[in-house]
This record gives sequence, structure tokens and C-alpha cells, in this order.
Amino acid sequence: MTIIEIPADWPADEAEALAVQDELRGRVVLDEPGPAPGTGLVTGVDVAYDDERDLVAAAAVVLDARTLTVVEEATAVGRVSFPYVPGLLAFREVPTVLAALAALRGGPGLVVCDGYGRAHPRRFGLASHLGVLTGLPVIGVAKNPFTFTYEQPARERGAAAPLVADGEEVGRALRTREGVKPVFVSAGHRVTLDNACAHTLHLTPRYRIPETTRHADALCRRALKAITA
DNA sequence: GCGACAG
DNA sequence: ATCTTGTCGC
Repeated sequence: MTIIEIPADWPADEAEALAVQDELRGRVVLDEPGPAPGTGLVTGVDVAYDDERDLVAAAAVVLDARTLTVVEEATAVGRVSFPYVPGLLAFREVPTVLAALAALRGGPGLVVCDGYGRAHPRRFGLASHLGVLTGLPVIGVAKNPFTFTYEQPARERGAAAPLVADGEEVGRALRTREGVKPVFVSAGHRVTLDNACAHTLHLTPRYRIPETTRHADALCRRALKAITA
């Protein structure tokens, strides 16, 4: 397998990355409802790292949104393109994730990624970044609250509490399993927050984490081991 | 100035 | 993210 190279024009430091976010943030579209939850295709994307060898493996797994069965899978391996800096996560994964999505034979439909979209220090997290670059509808489902503080949602599945920034509800702490820690949902691009939450609930009939990310997580780890070994 | 901080 | 055994619980 070929190793994806870091784009020549990729940001070299934090200042350049901030400038890129500042330029791209204006292209985010959040007034489209997005695909109807439970229909069409849903694609999960995730990455695994090998800091020792400076490698990152990305996976894109397409599911039938109605049955949640796997329709197609694709992977890509690249060089780590940026250090981990809270708020600049996208610069670390985007090149390789784009390659994995491009390796898909069919369209991805809605893309679900780890991390945040609109709920971000500068309102431009990974999900929004990926959306603007691909033009696809994207949502972000994170496992941790990042810098946000939130009220505990009611105990039942489906309960939610707002993630607020500057008086705006930028995301939601959504309980996908009764009595279990919530996940943190935000719209990335061309999807509404309400729909992002509805999609998340459709994708979690059994576990806290969406089936899409569970599949993508397992696949990128396998892909990384395959080349490491 | 220090701490916290998606993955 | 990643390093890691056993262990509690359904």
C-alpha cells in the first residue's frame, strides 16, 4: 500500500493552521437539514496512530443506515501531518481520512467522525473541516466533553443537555444508553444539530458509541497493525 | 503565569 | 490517541 504524503501546502505551525481555520470557517453550511436519519448510507471515519513510525492509518466504513450492515470499507495510510494540539486536531488526520474516503467506490452519504464540528473554540472542528473540504454532510460525535461544561442529561436514552458557547447551543451531550456517560454531538457541515442527534440515536441501538465509529475504529487499528507487522 | 484540553 | 491485567457485570 502506498503511503499518503503530507500536502506541500500543509500548515507548518500553529499560526498557519489557525489562519487556515479562519479562512475555511466561513464556508461551513449549517442551515441544511441534511439526510433523513435512518435512510441512505452512513460512513464512519476514524484513525489510529503509530507515533514511533510517524504513521497514521485511516478507515472509512460505509453502512446501510436502515439495517446498519456494512456496505463497503476502505483504508489509507499516511504520515502524521501535524502534532496534537487541542483545537487543531483536524490537521493531524485530514489528509489520510480524505484518502480513505476517496478510496471508496461509492458515495459515503452522511459522514460521522470522532470529535467535534461546530462545538469548537473557533467553531471549526474536525467534522466541519472535513465537511468543507469534501462538500459532504458531516457530523461529529465525541467521547469526551473537550472544554465544554454541561448539565447531566436525564438517565434515559435520548436525553440531552446543551453544550453552550457564547450563548449559542453549539452541541449536545446526548445519552445513547440508559445510565451511561453521554456522547457529545455537534453538527459539522450541511446537517442540523437536531438531525445530528437523531442520526446518533439511530446509530446506537446497542452501544454508547455509534456503529459507524465502532467499525471504523476496529478497521483502522487492523490496517495499522497490518503495515506495522 | 498555570492548568485544561476532541484524538 | 497510546501504554496495559485482571476484573466486575450482563
